Amino acid sequence: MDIEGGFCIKARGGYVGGGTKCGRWNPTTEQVKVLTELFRSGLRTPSTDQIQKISSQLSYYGKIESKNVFYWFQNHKARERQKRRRVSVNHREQKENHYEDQNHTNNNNNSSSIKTNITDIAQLNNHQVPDHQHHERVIETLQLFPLNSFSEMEAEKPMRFFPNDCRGNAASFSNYTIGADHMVHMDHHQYHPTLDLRLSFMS
Amino acid sequence: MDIEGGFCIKARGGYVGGGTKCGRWNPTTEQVKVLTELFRSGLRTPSTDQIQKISSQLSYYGKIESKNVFYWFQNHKARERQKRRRVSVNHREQKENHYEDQNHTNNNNNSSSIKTNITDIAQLNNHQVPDHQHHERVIETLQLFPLNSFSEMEAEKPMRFFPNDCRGNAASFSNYTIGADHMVHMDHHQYHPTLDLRLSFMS
DNA sequence: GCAAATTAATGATTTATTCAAG
DNA sequence: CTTGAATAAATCATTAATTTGC
Repeated sequence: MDIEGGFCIKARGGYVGGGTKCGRWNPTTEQVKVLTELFRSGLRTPSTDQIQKISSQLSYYGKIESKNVFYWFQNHKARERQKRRRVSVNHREQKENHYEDQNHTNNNNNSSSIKTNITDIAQLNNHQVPDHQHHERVIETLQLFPLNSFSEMEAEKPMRFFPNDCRGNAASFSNYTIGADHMVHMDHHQYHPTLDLRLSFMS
Repeated sequence: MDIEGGFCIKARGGYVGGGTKCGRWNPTTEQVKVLTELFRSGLRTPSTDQIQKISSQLSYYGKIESKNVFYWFQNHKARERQKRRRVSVNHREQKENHYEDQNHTNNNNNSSSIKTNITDIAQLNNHQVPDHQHHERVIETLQLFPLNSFSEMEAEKPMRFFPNDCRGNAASFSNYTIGADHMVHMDHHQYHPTLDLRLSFMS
C-alpha cells in the first residue's frame, strides 16, 4: 500500500497523496537539484516564459506548477541573500552601511551573472501590445539549461530517497533545453510582462 | 464589433488615446471615485472574484484590467496606512493601540459586526514582531460594504487564497451606489479587456 | 522501533520599498 | 509630485526532520 488516503507520504519530495490531498508542493530531489543548478548558474528571476519551460520540464519528475518555480526562486534568492548577510554580520560585524543590500549594485560578479531583472510574471494579454515600454533594465540572455549544467548532473542520482515519485527518474535532461533555443533577446523593448503572480493563484 | 480598446478619457491624466497606446493604466475620475468609495466602505483586499467584478464594472468608465484593481487596492491600502502613520507620529506619538483613526472624522461610531482582530500592525515603522502567533484569522465573510466603514485599520483579515475554496459569498456589488452616480450594471457587457488575471503561467 | 511532540526547512502570502511613467 | 507597477523583505503556515518517552 503506497498511498494512504489521508496521508501524504513523502520522501523528501515526491508523491503527494492520492490526488485529493494537496498540501503544498513538495519538490522531488531531482527537481530541487535542477532548480539549484539553475540558480547556481546564475538564474535569479526567471521570466514567465522561462518559468513555464522550467516547470514543464520539471514536471517530468513529479507534480509541479509554474508558481512553484516562481516561488522557489523568490525564496531561494531571498534566503541565500539573507544567509550571506547573516554570515557577514557574524564574522565581522559590518555595522556600517551595508553596501550589499542593493541588489543590482554588485551582486555577484559571477561569470554568468544574470541580471535579468525582468519583471516576471505574466504577460500582457491580448491585442493591445504594451508598446515599447522599454525599461532600462538590463536584460541578459540567459540559457536556462546551460550545457554544462546538466551534462553530468544527470549521471549521479542520489537515490538516497526511495523513488516514490512517479515516473521514477532516469530521464535525461540532456535534451531538454529549456531556453536554449533562442531565449529571445528581450533586449530591445521587452513587453513589459505584467500581472503579478499573486493574482493568479486561484482557480 | 467595435471592441473599442479603450476610450481612456481621463480627467486627470488627460486623454490617453485611441486604444493602442497604453502605458500604464490611467484611471478615470469615475473609476477612482468608485474605488475610493469601496475602500472607504471597508474593502481592503478584494478577492479575485471581487476584483473581477469591480474591474468589469469599472470598465464602463474606461479601459481597465483586473490587475489594475488589484494594484490599486494594494497601493491605496499601503499608502493610507503610511500616511496615517506619518501623521500620527508627527502629531502625537500615538502609542496606543489606535484602532481608530484620528484622521477620519465620521468613522468612529463603529457598531457593526466586523471584527477586526487585527492588531493594527505597523505603527512602528520598524518591523515589529507580531508577537502572538495569532493563528486566529477568523474566517468570516468579508463584508464588502460594512455599514460602518472603519477608517483605515485594515479590517481585512489576511484572508488566504485557497486554490479552490472560494470563500464563498462574493458580496454583492450590485448595490453600491456611489453618490448619485448610479453604477451601470454589468449588463452593459463591456468588452472587458480580458482579465488576464488568470494567468499566464499558472497552470 | 514507533509515534507524539518539538524543531528546522521551506513553500506560500502579505507588507514595505523602490522604480519610473505621466 | 503622484502613483501604477515591480521587487524585496518579512511573515505566515505546512511539511520534513529530529527528538523523546515508551
